[in-house]
Amino acid sequence: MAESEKEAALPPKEKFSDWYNELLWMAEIMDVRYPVKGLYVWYPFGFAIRRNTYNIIREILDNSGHQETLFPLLIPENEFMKEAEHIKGFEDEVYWVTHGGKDLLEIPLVLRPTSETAIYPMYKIWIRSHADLPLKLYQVVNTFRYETKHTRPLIRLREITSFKEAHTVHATWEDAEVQVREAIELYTEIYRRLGVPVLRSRRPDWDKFPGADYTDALDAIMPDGKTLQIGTVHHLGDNFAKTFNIKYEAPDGEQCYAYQTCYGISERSIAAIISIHGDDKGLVLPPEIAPIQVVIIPIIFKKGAEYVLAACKDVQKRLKKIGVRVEIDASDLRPGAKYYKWEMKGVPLRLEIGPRDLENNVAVAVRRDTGNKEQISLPDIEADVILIFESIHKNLYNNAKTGLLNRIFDCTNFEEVKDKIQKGIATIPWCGKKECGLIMEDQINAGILGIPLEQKKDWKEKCPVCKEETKTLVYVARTY
RNA sequence: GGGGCCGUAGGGUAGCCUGGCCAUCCUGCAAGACUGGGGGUCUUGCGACUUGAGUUCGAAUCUCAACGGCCCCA
Repeated sequence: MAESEKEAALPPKEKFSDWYNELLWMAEIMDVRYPVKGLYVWYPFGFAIRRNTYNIIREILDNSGHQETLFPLLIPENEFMKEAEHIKGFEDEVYWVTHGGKDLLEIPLVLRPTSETAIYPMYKIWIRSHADLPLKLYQVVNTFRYETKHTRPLIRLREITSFKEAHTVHATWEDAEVQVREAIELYTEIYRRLGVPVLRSRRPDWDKFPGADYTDALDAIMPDGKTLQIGTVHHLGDNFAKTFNIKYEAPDGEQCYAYQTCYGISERSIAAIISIHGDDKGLVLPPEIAPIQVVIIPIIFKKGAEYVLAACKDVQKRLKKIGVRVEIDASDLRPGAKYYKWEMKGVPLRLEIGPRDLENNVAVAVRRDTGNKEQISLPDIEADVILIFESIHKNLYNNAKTGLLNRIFDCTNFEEVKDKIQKGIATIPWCGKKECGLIMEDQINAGILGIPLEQKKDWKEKCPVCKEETKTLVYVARTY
């Protein structure tokens, strides 16, 4: 119809790829027009989402014994080349800095694809004694990978702008293992705050971080049924400690290699938030990360405009006082146009205040998540807004959780798996042998995501390849 | 890694096949007026042929390349 052609509308969310690209632009999160492949620009609005998200990440890390730090972007070739497995994993996708001005550098420098080889030479210097342990540092930095595959804003980047990477050092392998479990819990808590339910699993051995003993990961499910890896936790054993000679003096005076972990979250976290909660009208943001939590729309007529505006400003002042991020949209747009605009931007709560409302001492409150419209009384507005925020967050998380659980399908054969992974995630028994796993991936034409960290109890099935009995299930999914 | 489609104002497009006139329309932006409880109307104005090479008297249009984008398969 004529109207829908005219209006600047988002593609329906069913066309996820189109929807996602268009939303990033229309909601002013990222501008993809930067003239280098795989590098994108944060709009201020998007950056505010990022800031709120990373504030939560920082808060949770800071409160669990981590300290923030900052290491250089450039890593000398000789340090980068020390760990054999690590190099194998990254050498095809690092950017090299080879020149200073017109001069060839004596030692070429790599732009960090991740910071192990930047940080660990310093850890060698800093760590002397068991009293220095555990050491738990993190930084939020940009990293570079020369991706050859199709790049996507927030998801597959050549410059990851928001890599939160933690690097911990421990006295024993077991201490490091405990840290891995703690990191998984911290990340789960971070994602709960962001309203994103996660799958937690151990990556198959052929898919672990280069140089790690093992890798655990968190995945979210996207609207198209593919999973998105949104957090990884690596037990590095003493592999890097041996390479970088990170030793500590034990209480008995012996020099021992340290054990390490590292774990990371990137702006994929924001891709997950946007994709999971958004709808046909645009963004839907959990209040805690929404740059604007409440937008007040004054309903202005020629007569009494001042009166309405004054009432709006009063409400704004009162909400600001209790820490709510609140804006008044007093622009010249029609009220309806404003509703669409702020719905696109995911503002959790809209308050409409007009002459009729003021007669009754109320505001019309419209929730972004449910679209539910109700009158709330102006004298109680602070308390009501807080309650609505809590309700929105709970609702978003619970809906997402239900959506995730409804898309995990228990399967026993390949045909079933192939069918179900078009909709979501399949589980299938696996004996744990690499050759069986690789045969499975080949048959299914999709990857083994990992072994769930929480396994069903009292349960036994046969590996579909070798028919050996197993108590282990694995997740299988199409992945981003 | 393999294949396909595409690049025209800030966004979306017409024109390209068949080379030639002031490059179309919608949206946006700026100014003004009337308006105002779910995408208002009118007036005036602003704004584009991705880059480079080639063919040609003449290129948005044809050829090649680079850069960039999107989709499908592994």
